[in-house]
Amino acid sequence: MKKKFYITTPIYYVNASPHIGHSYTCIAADTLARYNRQILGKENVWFLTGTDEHGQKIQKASDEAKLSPQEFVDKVVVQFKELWKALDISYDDFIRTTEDRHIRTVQKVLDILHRKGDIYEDKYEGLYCTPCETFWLQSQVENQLCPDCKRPVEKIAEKNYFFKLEKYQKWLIEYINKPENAKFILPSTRQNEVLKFLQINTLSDLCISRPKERLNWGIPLPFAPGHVTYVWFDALINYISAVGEFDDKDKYHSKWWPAELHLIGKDILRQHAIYWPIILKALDIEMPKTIFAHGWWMIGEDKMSKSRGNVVNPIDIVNKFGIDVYRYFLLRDVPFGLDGNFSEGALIKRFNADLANDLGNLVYRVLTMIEKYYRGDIPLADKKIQDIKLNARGEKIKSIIKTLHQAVDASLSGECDFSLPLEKIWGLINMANKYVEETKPWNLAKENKTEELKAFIRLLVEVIRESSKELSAFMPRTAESIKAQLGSDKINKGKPLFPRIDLSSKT
RNA sequence: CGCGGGGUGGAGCAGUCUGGUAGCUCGUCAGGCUCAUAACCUGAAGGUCGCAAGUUCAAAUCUUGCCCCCGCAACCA
Repeated sequence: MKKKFYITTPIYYVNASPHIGHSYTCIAADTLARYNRQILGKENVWFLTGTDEHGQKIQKASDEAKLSPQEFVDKVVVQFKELWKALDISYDDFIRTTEDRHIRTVQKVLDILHRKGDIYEDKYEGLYCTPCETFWLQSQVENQLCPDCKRPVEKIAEKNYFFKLEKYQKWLIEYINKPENAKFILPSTRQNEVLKFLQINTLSDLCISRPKERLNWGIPLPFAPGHVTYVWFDALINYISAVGEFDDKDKYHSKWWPAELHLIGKDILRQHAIYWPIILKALDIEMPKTIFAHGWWMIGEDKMSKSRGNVVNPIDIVNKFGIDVYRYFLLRDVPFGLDGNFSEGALIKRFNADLANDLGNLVYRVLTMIEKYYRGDIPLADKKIQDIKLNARGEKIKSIIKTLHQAVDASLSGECDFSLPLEKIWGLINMANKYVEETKPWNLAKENKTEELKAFIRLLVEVIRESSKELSAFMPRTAESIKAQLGSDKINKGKPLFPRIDLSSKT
């Protein structure tokens, strides 16, 4: 069987505009998708993203905007698509939960589970705040007052439908515990967290319906037209509704499933690591290979939140610094999985140190030498690098070029580590910069050591080409630009790739 | 005794599982070089690895106790 790679992001909830967090997941997914396309071929990679468009918050937001829910989501979804375009996100499919293919599949899933007895009817009792349209737990309520609006809550009971989670709890614990599933939930600390949670608590069955009187913006239950589907139950199913179908015998068929990787933020780990596997198990569908929960971006030292007014709009950053700079910063500055601190200062620091001084400057100085010494013709252009003899340092660099891809691959496909492969690439770049210093080409030129000079330049060209090749999944435009300048036998020198940002001079 | 994560030179982190000269990036200071975007290269300063006790020839690393910080309703990457 041919190897394939199916990667997903969460489908984003469209009750507000996209921010840095949304873009983080998509950039990471995009990088992995691009990388796997290079290795497995374009036709063997499927990158899915989309939007989650049902539920109460959306109904509310659309009311406030004086639009119908459908009109409202149609409007917001455009913002997401525009952002992905602006960030070079190369998704293969974009699913919206209001699409037919999705609704059909969700209803089929509900139908199967209902027939199977995993969905059952019961009474839901709780403390309800009518103005806020929200149920609260006893533990959240003080003096019978709504924690939000401080008005009294009432105890109400309503008919609802429940999905049997507890039935599968034991199975899930065992599944996660199996050594061969060590990569089911990553990073491993998250796996630990989920496992502990499952071992300590007994899952209560999940209420998967809402009566239409309270909420009608949702997918109707096929067996109970007076109810719509709870938005999380609806949303998770996108991962299979986008890429396959059930047959008459309730068997799911898909070219792409199971997903190799569900990329998510740490906040939605429980839904993905508990609800989702259980839904799949109940449907007798294979598990995804890996669920990876990454960290959050703090804004400076603070948590990002609307009330603080510190939400970062990715478009602003991209307009100011460029797409690849933004991508590079997010992927390089913090190990995937941990929280990071976002600030323009930190970004500029990375920009100057890594992009301008190391990579940009290396490309520029090499281009200048080729221009100066060879009038723009790359020396020994027709020769393979293996066939060129070099000094000790040169040979060392040659061997690193040879193993670079392997090093990048190991951390990228192993643990979804983006910062480490970038470090490896920069290791080569830095070594090349040292090499220039050590070799002193300006002396070689004066002393007429022409063969040495040629070999030296040719190796630097190879370093740049190889680095940019490995970089292309992370920074597609930069790789293209390098290729345009150094791709053929004759160079095509342009402006510096990343003009240094001078902070000392006043703006 | 709720659960989990963490406390390592000025900042951010690695190292802890598998004890054995404390490492990386940035910053600071000094020097070198000129192909290059005041970029690049070399060197230096700077840490009793949260605290205490224990195990050991030897502890950032293992054990025990303690202190401090962060997250843990829902929605949210």
